[in-house]
Amino acid sequence: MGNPKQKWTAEEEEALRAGVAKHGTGKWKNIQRDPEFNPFLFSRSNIDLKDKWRNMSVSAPREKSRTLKPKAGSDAPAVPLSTPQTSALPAAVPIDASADPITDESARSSAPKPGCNAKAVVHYIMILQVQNCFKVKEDASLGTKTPNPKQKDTRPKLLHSTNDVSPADTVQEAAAAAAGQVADAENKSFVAAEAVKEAERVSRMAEDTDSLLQLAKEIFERCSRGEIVVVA
Amino acid sequence: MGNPKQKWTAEEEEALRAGVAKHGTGKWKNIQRDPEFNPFLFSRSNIDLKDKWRNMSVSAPREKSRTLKPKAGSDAPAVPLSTPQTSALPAAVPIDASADPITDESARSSAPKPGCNAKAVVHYIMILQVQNCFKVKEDASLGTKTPNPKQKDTRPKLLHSTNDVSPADTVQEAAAAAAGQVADAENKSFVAAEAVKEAERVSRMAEDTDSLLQLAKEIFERCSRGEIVVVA
DNA sequence: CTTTAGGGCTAGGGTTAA
DNA sequence: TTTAACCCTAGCCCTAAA
Repeated sequence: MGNPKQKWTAEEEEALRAGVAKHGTGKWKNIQRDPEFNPFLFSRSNIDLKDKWRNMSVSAPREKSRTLKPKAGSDAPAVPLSTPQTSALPAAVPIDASADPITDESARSSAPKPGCNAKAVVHYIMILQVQNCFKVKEDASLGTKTPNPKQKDTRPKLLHSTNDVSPADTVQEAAAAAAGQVADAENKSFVAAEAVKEAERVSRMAEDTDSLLQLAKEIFERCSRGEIVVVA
Repeated sequence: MGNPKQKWTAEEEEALRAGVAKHGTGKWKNIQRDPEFNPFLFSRSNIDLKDKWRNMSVSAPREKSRTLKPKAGSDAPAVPLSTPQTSALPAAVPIDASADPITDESARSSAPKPGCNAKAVVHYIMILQVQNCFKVKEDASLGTKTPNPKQKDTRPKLLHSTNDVSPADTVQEAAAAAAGQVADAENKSFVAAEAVKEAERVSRMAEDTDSLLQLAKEIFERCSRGEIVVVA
């Protein structure tokens, strides 16, 4: 086109690196606007920064860091080079809490045909999860500043309707009511996520059922991104 | 970011189109709440609907100057049929020719007993939502697999019925009933994970994905007998 | 309080120039 | 052919305004 393709200079690259160190990846506009870096990056758009970082990153294989918000402390995820200044970084505890392995065996007894039934159960889990997937506005409570000690319950309307007919007007609300009947939904959401993860693995083995895999993935992604998946 | 973007499925888009045809543009929350569309849009917020409509509307005016990959067999432009809301547009878009209703008991509409009917509706919802999540590969791929003689093509699409007894109120009842059926799943939450692991053994039975419906039905029947299958 | 309209931003795929 | 720079757009977020 009419664009000579402006190659990146070393100064620009360094400014980008420093900007990422300060603001974190994904904050391209902030980096570009930052008076500290703008003198070097004024001729680049935020998109350019993003693209450049992508190009720089392909030549720097690094351990994939956890999904981490910018956070007050800087991070050093997949920084291509240099970036001397790094911080300790408290490493926000990933929800990786190792759930106690199931030691219970009582449940197995009721299954006449373990195999088939189990498979059916997998499907059923997924179906239920899809039915009861709620979006939660949990948002970035990890925000840059003012750490909020009091964690608000982000779960929407857990109406403890008990016995009465659900007053819900929509399927969602009805499902929410259903969720309310199960105690400690959050813990269960974790269990569900694990189950789906496992199901994904299982499905992968059965190469044929890629549709199932698709579903499992989708559900799992939703879990991963903060949506609480409740199954009642 | 921790947000894997959730791409819109064809079913969701169609539901949105139908919703706009029914409620008009700008009534995003109404569309989302409408029991007719909620089964397809439950995972989308009203904001999402608005944004999606914006995206859909922007790719209407003209042929792409760029090389546009035409979807084989795709008929209509990816455009909402009528942008203006005022157009009456009585009959929502017919998306599917064979509107084969579910072959099982879900068709029974006359049952005044909330429980039974609700269960049927639950089943119906399950199927619908599973279909939705499966991102049905557009008919084309349907015939590839050996058809099960005992199995009809149960793929329902968006039901624009309006006249049929179905979703409106009974959906809520169905959800409530579903909640009741799994009320005390409390202790069974671990069973899920265990069952999934168990499923690994049978994963090699590369079953036809179409059998999902059968499995769903099986589970449904089990629930009907009072068995609590799973919950996580 | 909830909801909508609109602008802004990013991620990822795609395209072009070298 | 490969690669860096650039383009396009879906999806999502933020804010003001009703």
